[in-house]
Amino acid sequence: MNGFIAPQNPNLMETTLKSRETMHRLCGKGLEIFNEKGYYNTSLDDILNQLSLSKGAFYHHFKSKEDYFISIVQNLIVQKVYALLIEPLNTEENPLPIIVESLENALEPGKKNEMAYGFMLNDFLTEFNKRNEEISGYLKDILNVWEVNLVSVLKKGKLDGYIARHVDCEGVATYIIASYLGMRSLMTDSSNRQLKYQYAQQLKHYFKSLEPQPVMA
Amino acid sequence: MNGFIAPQNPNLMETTLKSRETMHRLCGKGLEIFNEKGYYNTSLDDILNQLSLSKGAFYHHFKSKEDYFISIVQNLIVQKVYALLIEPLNTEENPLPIIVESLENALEPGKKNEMAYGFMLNDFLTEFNKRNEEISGYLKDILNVWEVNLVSVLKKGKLDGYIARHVDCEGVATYIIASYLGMRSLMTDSSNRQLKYQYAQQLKHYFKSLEPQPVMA
DNA sequence: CATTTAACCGACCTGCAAGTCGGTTCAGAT
DNA sequence: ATCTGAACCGACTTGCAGGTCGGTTAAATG
Repeated sequence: MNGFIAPQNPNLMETTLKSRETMHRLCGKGLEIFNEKGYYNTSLDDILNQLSLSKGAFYHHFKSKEDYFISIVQNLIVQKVYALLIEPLNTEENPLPIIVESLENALEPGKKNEMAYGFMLNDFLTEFNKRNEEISGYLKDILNVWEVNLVSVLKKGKLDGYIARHVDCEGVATYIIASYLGMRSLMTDSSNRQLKYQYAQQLKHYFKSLEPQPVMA
Repeated sequence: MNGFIAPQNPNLMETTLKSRETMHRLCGKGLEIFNEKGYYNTSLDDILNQLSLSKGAFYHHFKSKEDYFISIVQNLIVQKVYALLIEPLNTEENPLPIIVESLENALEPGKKNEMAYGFMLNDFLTEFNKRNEEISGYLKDILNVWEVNLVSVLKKGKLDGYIARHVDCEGVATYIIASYLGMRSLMTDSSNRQLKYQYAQQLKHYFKSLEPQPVMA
């Protein structure tokens, strides 16, 4: 009691770290299994058994399964979408090939051997659409952020002369997102090379129709 | 016993009709509610209460909830897909506008006041993908039929000079299906005019890129 | 050493929904 | 009139999964 507010003492910090680590393990494994089997088809015990944790441990950290999943969305899924689909858009170049590349990349089932599950937004979106409005809302928010960023980069591409002036950037963004979500629906058997190739090719054709027409001599 | 095989006697036919009618009512209501709330989120009682039928009635006609849904798929959903997406392709004209039209039509939330639910294949596909391989298979079969028909009509369009020779018809069909499924994911709040309009516009742009290039003078 | 408390354990509670089963109704056959 | 069986009823069984709760462990503190 020397008049200062005491700094967090070390042991408290340590326990906090322990707690955080367990939460992270729970979230990571949760995302993995929810992504594999779906949220409603996965019981908490499915996850807890794999981590050798108990119900008690779980409910010490999360107040419900729903709360748990919201944590997963807001920590892990948001991060993934940013890393795979939004940050790559930050470039000065022609946005169209960049978009194709980011989408192709995001259709990969898993990079290397870490975090080996692809992009799962579509499945979750559909699963929660008619079941849980709150979670559904969070997922849609993520899509909206993506859309806003796509529109922004498309408009910039228009200014820079990569995209024709007549193009409706919002429409294009919507169409890109729709086709991407749909591809994820079709790609059940994860790494379907054929589908991925077809998608990239057609996307390129479509994008060609957005380019300014070369002026005829 | 006059040596002929007796024709189905009338009362048997009558009871068969009664039975059929109940099954039809069950299937119709089932599709409606499954489509609204999802298969796994709908209990049989939800449906039976609305029809004032009992568990006993249900299990007299179907051997399980799964069997029930398979009936719905093979009777009603198959029909819908044919009517909305496959039969319209039967035409001698330029297939591209026909395809756009059929897709726009299929995005309508409901025609008139009968059968007022749109096209639900995508939701069911996602719901069953990780849960029930058998049902998932039936749904994929439907998609495959659609794809085959799209490819066929595109190839015909190529022969008739409506589509450029370099076009990969399988790829285009895949891309069409993907974008359509994705739109259905996005259109939570059913009749979203804006989304539908954007989709149709972009689809037309995309299709323009598939047309043969006019020969320059 | 005693005390406190975060982290964790696991048996139990509880609600829900699929599926069962013995019974009832009633139209038509004999 | 009686009988048969299809159609239907609804209380009950069963299993599952989310959530609860009293107890245990272990680390830090005094």
